[in-house]
Amino acid sequence: MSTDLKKGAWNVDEDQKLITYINRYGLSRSGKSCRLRWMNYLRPNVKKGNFSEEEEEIILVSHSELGNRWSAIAARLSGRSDNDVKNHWHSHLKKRASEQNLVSGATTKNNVNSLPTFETENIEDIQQPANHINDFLESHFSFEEHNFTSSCTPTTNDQQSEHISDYHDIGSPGTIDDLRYFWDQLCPLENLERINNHMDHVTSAHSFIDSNNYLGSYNFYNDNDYDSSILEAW
DNA sequence: AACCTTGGCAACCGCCTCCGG
DNA sequence: TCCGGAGGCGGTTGCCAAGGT
Repeated sequence: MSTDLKKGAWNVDEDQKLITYINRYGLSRSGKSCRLRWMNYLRPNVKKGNFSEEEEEIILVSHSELGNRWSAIAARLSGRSDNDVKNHWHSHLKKRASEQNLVSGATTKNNVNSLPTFETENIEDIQQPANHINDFLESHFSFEEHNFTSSCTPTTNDQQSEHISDYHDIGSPGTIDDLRYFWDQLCPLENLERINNHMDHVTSAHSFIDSNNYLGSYNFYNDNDYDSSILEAW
């Protein structure tokens, strides 16, 4: 939708226009229903018809990166709605993706929801292992901290996606051996999930409870491989 | 011809987030 | 700061046409 759409309170003139439209055409639809119809069918430049091979390829690759974030995937296509992409996936591409083994990474690779999670609501229950992690990290890695509420907090899902993608774009300063060592130390701790199938993608960002009981993320680097220019560029 | 199954698409539902008052 | 309404999103359902039995 166009970004220059007016927001805020309605004025009298706009109210009168809306009343006129409703009186004239007798439309008895909810706002949500109207929006859906507009977004999926009536808006300018909406593309209908068969998906091209190129579009399908974009969907397949995007889904392997983003998971079921249909609006983000649709944003990579010109004129396709999220609903169209979603329907096409379920009716055409899902089977093909599974055959090509493109599905599994979707929910664990770039999806922030797949980051290690804690199964408790009591912060004290995980404080001890969190401190252990901090000690371990500080003794073995050079790292800098990023709080989700500052540099790492996206304001929209799309920004979130872009941000996570940025992590991958700058590359992984640590080595696989570093990560393997790290996870070998980490995994005995309960409540933490090992994502060993996607180590190359979890190098830069993981969430932990820091010493101030704050949920943040660390970027950790092996001392020998640490390159300050990467952070400066970031 | 009648019924059943399947696939494709449009729309609805419910949850979450955002924003304005 | 809080609260309510609207928007955004993904999951799910419903409808209909086409094909099979």
